[in-house]
Amino acid sequence: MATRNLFSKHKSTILYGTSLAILLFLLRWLELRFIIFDHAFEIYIGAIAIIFTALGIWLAIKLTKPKIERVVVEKEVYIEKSNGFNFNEAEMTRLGVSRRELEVLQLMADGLSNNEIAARLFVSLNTIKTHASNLFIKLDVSRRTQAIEKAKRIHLIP
Amino acid sequence: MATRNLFSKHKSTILYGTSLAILLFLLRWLELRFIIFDHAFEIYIGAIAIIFTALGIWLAIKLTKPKIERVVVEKEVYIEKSNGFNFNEAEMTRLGVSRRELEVLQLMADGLSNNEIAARLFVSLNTIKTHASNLFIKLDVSRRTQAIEKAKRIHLIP
DNA sequence: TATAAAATCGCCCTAAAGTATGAGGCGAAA
DNA sequence: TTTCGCCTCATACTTTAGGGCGATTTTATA
Repeated sequence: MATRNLFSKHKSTILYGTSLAILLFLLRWLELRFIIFDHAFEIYIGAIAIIFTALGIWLAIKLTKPKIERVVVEKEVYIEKSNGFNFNEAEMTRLGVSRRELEVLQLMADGLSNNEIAARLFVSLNTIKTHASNLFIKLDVSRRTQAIEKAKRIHLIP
Repeated sequence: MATRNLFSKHKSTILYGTSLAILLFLLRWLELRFIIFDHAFEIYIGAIAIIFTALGIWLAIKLTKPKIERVVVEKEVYIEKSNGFNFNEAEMTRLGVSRRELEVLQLMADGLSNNEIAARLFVSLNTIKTHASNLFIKLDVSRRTQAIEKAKRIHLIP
């Protein structure tokens, strides 16, 4: 048998090699073991530190109230544009202002004189004066400018 | 000597008692030491655990991003009314209207008579009349009501 | 300090606004 | 039909507004 012959021939060599390998392995293992043993405590402490840090983080996240930062965003809501005029009929009724008087009031607010209003409405100046006087009494004012100001304020005219 | 005699007489007894006391003390000390030694590791680990839990909590609190909550607040904006009046200074400059004249104009729009305006501004009636006249020329109108209407229209007054 | 613009005031006169009072016509509601 | 509110108009009167002068004083600015 050639194989057996070969084994016998190199027996010592093989044994030596194997022994060396085992020895190296042992040394390696011992070295590793030595390192582990040497640093086992620190590694353990490190592990504990990591685990409890994580626990602390988890606890903080789970048990503390979530941080809420309020950002107030102002949303502009445009109400009643300039051209949108809603006539206050209730106030007109309450004050007893007649339609004709309101008409005169509007023209007064437009800057027309009593004469111009009279011409516009095809009536006499005296009629306008009467309307104006009655208006002033009803609006509780004494001048056309006051009447205009108040009428605008209480939404009788735009 | 009576004392020396007594010591010699009870020498063995005293020695025995002393020995016993020392032994007991040693045992006690050993026991204490044993307990400490026995739990030193756990105490250390416990301390580490507590410290790093605290660290974790601190980290979580410090480093977590706050949750941003947007609160939309509706803000009512009244155009061309009480809220939004933007004074047209350019037009005032263009027409050459002075500050005093503007003041008079505003009071006219409030419904005050020339006499009342004069009293309000501590000047004579004639002064107000002059201001009014100059205003009418600058605004190219002929009546206070027209002046008010135009002034509001070109945003000299609210 | 010179100068221009603004603010102040006065007087005279006319126009417009506002007050007071009375009265006639007209349509809706009692 | 009568009452009532609204619109109309008128007269007489007072007050305020406005125009047209002129003038002095502040104030800001070059």
